[in-house]
Amino acid sequence: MDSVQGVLELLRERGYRRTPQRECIVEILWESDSPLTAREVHQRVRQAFPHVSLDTVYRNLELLREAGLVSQINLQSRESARFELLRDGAHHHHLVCLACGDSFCLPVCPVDLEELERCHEEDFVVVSHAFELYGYCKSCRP
Amino acid sequence: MDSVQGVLELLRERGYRRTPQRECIVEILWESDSPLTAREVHQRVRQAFPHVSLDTVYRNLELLREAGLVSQINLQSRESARFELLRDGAHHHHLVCLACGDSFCLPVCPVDLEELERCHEEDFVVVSHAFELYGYCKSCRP
DNA sequence: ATCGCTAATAAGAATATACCTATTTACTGA
DNA sequence: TCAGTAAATAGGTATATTCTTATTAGCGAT
Repeated sequence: MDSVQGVLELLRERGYRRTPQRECIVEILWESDSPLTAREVHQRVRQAFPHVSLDTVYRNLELLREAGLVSQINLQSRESARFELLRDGAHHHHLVCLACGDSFCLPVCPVDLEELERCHEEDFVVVSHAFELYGYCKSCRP
Repeated sequence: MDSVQGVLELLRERGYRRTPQRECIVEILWESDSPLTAREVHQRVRQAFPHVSLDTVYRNLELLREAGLVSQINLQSRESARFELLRDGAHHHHLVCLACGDSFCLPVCPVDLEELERCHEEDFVVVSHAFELYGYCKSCRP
């Protein structure tokens, strides 16, 4: 996971195929220095693949999320989610500003293994989780 | 918050008006023994208010969530969220089954005040948060 | 009770996301 | 290299959610 090729390699090991559109989507995420919405990703992919469908973008973003390579940031506005590549593989979460929609990395993850184990005991297998803090950033404070 | 009237009273104290549609939505949530989707709420409200709009339902559910009276459970399927009234006011989160969409209450909340204080220091005012664990329940385990 | 202000609503449009199906294409093994 | 197979895609469609605007109605003050 040290490069775009590394990401595609990881996907291939998990049985996913290497398609030009998928490679393009990963490159776009890799080169972006901020989380992107699905629409933003789609617009950029279209520069190389004018006929790429929105479904392809959504499908690949979900695939990358499920593979643990992409973090999905749930906003609470019309553009309801942003996606970012976990370049260093470091799992983390975000602060989301309800006014401007900007997101800020949160270095902590609230989930500990004890909780997960307890869930297993209670007959529920946990495979992923979501966590966001909502509020107002310095610029938008009311 | 010991009855539907109590919920409406709390809302009034916060400056929200008491409308028949809003009262109906709160009653529906109050009487349901499981979390409902916005569409399910809408269908039930229509029995009393045939011309109620979906927007009214969404607006009131968001209002109740922001007031801390309703918990929103983010699913990861087409019906992307369910809502439940916090009858006893106990803040909590959920396990969500990715197969059947059922949700199970989680008695813990991962957010502690220390974290929130730290965010304040870093110029971000936190007003709410979201947390869900995703996986597979006993019946749906793959 | 009535007036005035503002929140709340209905209706419809706009947008985000997920689903469906036929077709294409990446990969596997002969 | 080539054929078979299953995954991936494009395009269209369906649904969920949010926004816009004009109208209605709750509630405080008179």
